[in-house]
Amino acid sequence: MSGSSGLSGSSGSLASCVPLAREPITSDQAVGVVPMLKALADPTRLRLLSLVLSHEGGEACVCDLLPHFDLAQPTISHHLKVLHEAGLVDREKRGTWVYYLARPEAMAALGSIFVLPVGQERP
Amino acid sequence: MSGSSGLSGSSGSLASCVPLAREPITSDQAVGVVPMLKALADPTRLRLLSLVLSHEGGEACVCDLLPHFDLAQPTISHHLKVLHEAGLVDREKRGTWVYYLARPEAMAALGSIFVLPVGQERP
DNA sequence: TGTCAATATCGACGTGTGTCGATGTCTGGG
DNA sequence: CCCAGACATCGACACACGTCGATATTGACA
Repeated sequence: MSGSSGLSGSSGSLASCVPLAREPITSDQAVGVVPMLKALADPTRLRLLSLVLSHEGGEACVCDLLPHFDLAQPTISHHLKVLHEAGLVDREKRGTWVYYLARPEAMAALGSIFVLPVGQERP
Repeated sequence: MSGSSGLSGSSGSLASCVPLAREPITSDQAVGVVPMLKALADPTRLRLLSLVLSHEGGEACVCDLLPHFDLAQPTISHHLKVLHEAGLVDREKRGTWVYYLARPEAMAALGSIFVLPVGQERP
């Protein structure tokens, strides 16, 4: 056991800066970061985020994304929901269309996880 | 599709530099990167990698890691195997003990995925 | 108002994954 | 030579996950 103090959990807005190499992360920190990693641990969702990020203005509607996949529309909708609930993209409804916007904060948080202390970057 | 210059696939040593935001990544690129992300999309494995990274010299034997968890030894051994097969840690046998070493190249590759083009880092 | 297009939700199905206990393999020591 | 410790492999189980077709919801437009 150990850890598991009383926290509300869920993938709120934590995981701002949790480098793995600085010191052993706690179970709570791990549980806070994992939802984002789990959301991207799927080829379709990783491509979806990449498509949104590299699209005009870092945003794209579902109809822009659908043609890039051989998957059914509900499947893409499901994947976008997972990305949204993980805090990786925002939702914005405009008329009939729904636009998804990448969240730079989430990208920064993910990048900070893998930062190595100086002197440990040996390729 | 298309692209896919001649690569053997599998989670070999690719994924050196695959930023999501630069341009839409290909399916092959996604499939190449996902094993690493999937390996870390688990609280236990994320903590294991953090423990190894922050341990003396970026290495630790199984007996060093076991006490930090409430899981059975075969379970930890399984998770370490997943991390190893994803290219995140190296295995090194010394006498009766087996040491796991973090791979800085993998950390750098993962970090590069989330790099944003200048002018897009809006906190 | 009625219809169509865009997107989300629902229920179901097959597959993948984390966990365990039992057992196998290898190394060092008496 | 045999025993004990460190670690891996195996088989099994419950659960989570990706996918689909069918259906509901919402907004635009004639």
